[in-house]
Amino acid sequence: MIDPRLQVLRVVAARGTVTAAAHDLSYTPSAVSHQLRGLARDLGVTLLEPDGRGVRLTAAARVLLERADELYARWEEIHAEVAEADPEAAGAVRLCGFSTAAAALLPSVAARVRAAHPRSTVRIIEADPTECFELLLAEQADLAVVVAVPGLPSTTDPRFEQESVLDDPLDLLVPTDHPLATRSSVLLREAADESWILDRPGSPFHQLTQTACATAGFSPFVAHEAAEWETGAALVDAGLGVGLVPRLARLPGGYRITRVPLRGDPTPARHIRSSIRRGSRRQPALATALTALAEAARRSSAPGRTDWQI
Amino acid sequence: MIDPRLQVLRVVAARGTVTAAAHDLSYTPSAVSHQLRGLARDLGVTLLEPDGRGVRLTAAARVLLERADELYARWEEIHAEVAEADPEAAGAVRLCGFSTAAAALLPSVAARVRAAHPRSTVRIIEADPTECFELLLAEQADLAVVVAVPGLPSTTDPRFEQESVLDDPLDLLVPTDHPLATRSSVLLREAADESWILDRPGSPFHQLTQTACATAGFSPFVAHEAAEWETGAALVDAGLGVGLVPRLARLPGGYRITRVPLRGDPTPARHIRSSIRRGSRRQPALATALTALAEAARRSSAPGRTDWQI
DNA sequence: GTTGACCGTGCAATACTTCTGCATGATTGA
DNA sequence: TCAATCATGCAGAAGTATTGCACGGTCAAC
Repeated sequence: MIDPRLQVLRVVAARGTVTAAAHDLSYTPSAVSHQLRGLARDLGVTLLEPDGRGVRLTAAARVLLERADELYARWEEIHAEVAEADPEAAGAVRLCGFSTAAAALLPSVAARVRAAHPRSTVRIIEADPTECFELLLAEQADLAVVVAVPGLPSTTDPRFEQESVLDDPLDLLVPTDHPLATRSSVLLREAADESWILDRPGSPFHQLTQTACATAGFSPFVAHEAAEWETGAALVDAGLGVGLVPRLARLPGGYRITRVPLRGDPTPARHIRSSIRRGSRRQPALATALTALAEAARRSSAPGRTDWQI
Repeated sequence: MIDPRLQVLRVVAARGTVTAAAHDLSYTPSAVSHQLRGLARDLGVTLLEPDGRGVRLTAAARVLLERADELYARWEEIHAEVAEADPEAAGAVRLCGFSTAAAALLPSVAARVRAAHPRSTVRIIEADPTECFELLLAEQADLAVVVAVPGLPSTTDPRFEQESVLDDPLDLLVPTDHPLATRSSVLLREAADESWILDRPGSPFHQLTQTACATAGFSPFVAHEAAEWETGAALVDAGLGVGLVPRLARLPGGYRITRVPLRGDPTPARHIRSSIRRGSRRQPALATALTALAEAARRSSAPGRTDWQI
């Protein structure tokens, strides 16, 4: 609705070079260059200046980007009001989230939205946190459920409205015959000397585990890398090490493994938060989704839950 | 910058039918229909409903249009701020106005803008008041100077910022040997029984003359119709009738005609006002143009001016 | 200093989106 | 009942954006 070339300019600003931005946007550098040239011509200002072998944004371009956020938010509000005014609004809601959220939280949200808005279409997209924000900005998703990891847009970013959904506590995953397996809870540093099974480097959960261990005062010895929970479970079952799993993650059955809740101050946990484009909150179907998400989170973290051992 | 389909929707709303809107926009009805269908799809709402053999805007569409004005104004503000941030901004200013304004006011405005912003390009477009507003909306003009005639957008229209520029008093144009020619001023109704030379019906000045005469309590006998001041002057010179000319209008020399200032309460005059897209006031070159326009108006209406007899 | 890698831009060919022209179905008023 | 008017869908045409490639410029390492 708003000129998409602004988005291109923003990516150039974020990445620093036309070529990198083009790569991110799946365009050629030539197309990006051409688009920004046209935008600058339409605006009657210079947006980019040569700077070494790259480009530098002019003051005008920075002003443009800064104020554009407000324009986007305003448009989202209008869009929401328009949807409110149409009782028959199709109200397509596209939810995106990282794998655990996609599996544990989003299905019930989708069901709730479908029930409340029979004519709406709901779509779930599984994606990394970073990717989720890109999907939001590209208007390919309307609600993102992400794990807080370094490098994400700040909670005060004017482009988004973010709120806390749930603190998902971490459990230590050990073989059933491990000394710690019988404990009702452990401190993370009690496992400091174990061999560790982590996610692949660069993945959100790898980073999260490293951070948790660092907070607990040690650096884990990484014996193996597993991309999927199932693989990790199998490795722990085989006695090759221990790992961390978030409470929300369901593990496949059939392994001789045990989850031991972690304690500590703070309790090791991953912080899950929701994000929408600023201004879109009033969108009826999206409002339902947010409510449903909060409730799903409440159910998930309710005390007395006994099904997380699986 | 904002999705141009909103503009299409607005014209459909104004004209009532897709076909009429298409005609106004120089499109085919098919294209308009297709565009609005796409807009509705992107928004997830119904915008048009069949109504008889035409269409009716839904509540959602009306909300959309109402709020869109604000979005446009916001964008203009941003555009202005961006231009302010670029000292080298090209700052193209396109001025439009009806013939008299184009001749009497706009050249000095253009000169002033060019002097203040050497890199800017100024362009003057002569157009009817109605057309001027269309040019503004289509972003083909940035400042319009129009005569207040019925049917124009109201001064509170959220799409524009309008301000009074000048009250251009009307003079009675008579042959030099006419009994009223020696008077220093006359009341309009003193010419009630004359034969009148008016502009073509439908033109702004025709309407203005009719309104002035109606206010003075009579309905003029229209003997001839002249589209150009020059023609009118020739007809008056030939003794075929009298007419009204605004003070600002320059008449060609060589005719034996006399202008007699009108008095009355209020003094018959045409109200000239400026109009810009709401939010664009801060655009540097445009701000200069507005200042220059006000000054040109002040000069034009300064008492003691002696050059208007021509 | 020179070489090689990298970057942004311009140009012609191409892929895509949008518009047109016409046919169809529906509605209104004579 | 008939003719006029209107919105819409579809296939082809017009226009716009994108690609692929070549060029000139900049930086860093040797």
